[in-house]
Amino acid sequence: MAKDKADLLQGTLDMLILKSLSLGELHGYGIIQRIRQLSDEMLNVEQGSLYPALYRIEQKGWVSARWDIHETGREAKFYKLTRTGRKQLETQEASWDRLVLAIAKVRQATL
Amino acid sequence: MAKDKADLLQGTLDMLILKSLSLGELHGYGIIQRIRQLSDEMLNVEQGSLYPALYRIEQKGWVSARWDIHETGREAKFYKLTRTGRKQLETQEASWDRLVLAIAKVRQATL
DNA sequence: GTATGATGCCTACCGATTCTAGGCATCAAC
DNA sequence: GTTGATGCCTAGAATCGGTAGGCATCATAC
Repeated sequence: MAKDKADLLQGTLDMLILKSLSLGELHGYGIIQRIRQLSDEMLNVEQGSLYPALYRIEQKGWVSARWDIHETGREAKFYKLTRTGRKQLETQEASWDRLVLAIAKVRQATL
Repeated sequence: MAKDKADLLQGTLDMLILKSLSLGELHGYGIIQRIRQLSDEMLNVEQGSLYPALYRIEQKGWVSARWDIHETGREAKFYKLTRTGRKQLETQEASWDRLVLAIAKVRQATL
């Protein structure tokens, strides 16, 4: 039963959320689905992780939220990247790249 | 003054410690130096992070420790990878690779 | 019709881990 | 003799993701 879902590392969730919103407005539940889909089912964000994260991110001004009704007729809270959020996404992606590079260096090492 | 040191993400420290020990026995302070050196100064592990981590890792049986005197004549606590620790390193490296891949997929996405 | 699962939102609490900020000792260099 | 590097450690704060719950709506299956 697919216990191959990777747990996220602390600090990666924000980036994933911002990235998925950079592709267009989305509601919370949709963010989870989009991340799962884009990662080929490798990443599974729990609701209990997502909603608090969205709250934090909104407080920081990286996303803005509004309630709306989507095509299926149901209400949902739609999140949208702000300009600041887009900047933040770039910053976080750069940090991520640096970290991946640095760790790769350590792992290459054979002394 | 090099505020370009990246903060580690939770979960990466163990792997870095195990990796640096996979190159040979080392004492705590030396682990910090080795990680810094191998990463081209990009990664800086704080003592307050390292020693508790070493303790945890030792409890799990991934490393064994012994006090000894090294070439400079000073006492230090030397850590060595156990067989289990080597296994663990492989596991963590595989998880790391999976995560990096998954995140790369999400980031490639343009919808 | 009603039970179930998916969709949609939320909160409270737990657990793990890293960092900050201290303490302490030795030794070399200035 | 003071400073900085080397060497070990701890206590406490902060962060953040997960678990486990609650609640409502809707479509589908029985």
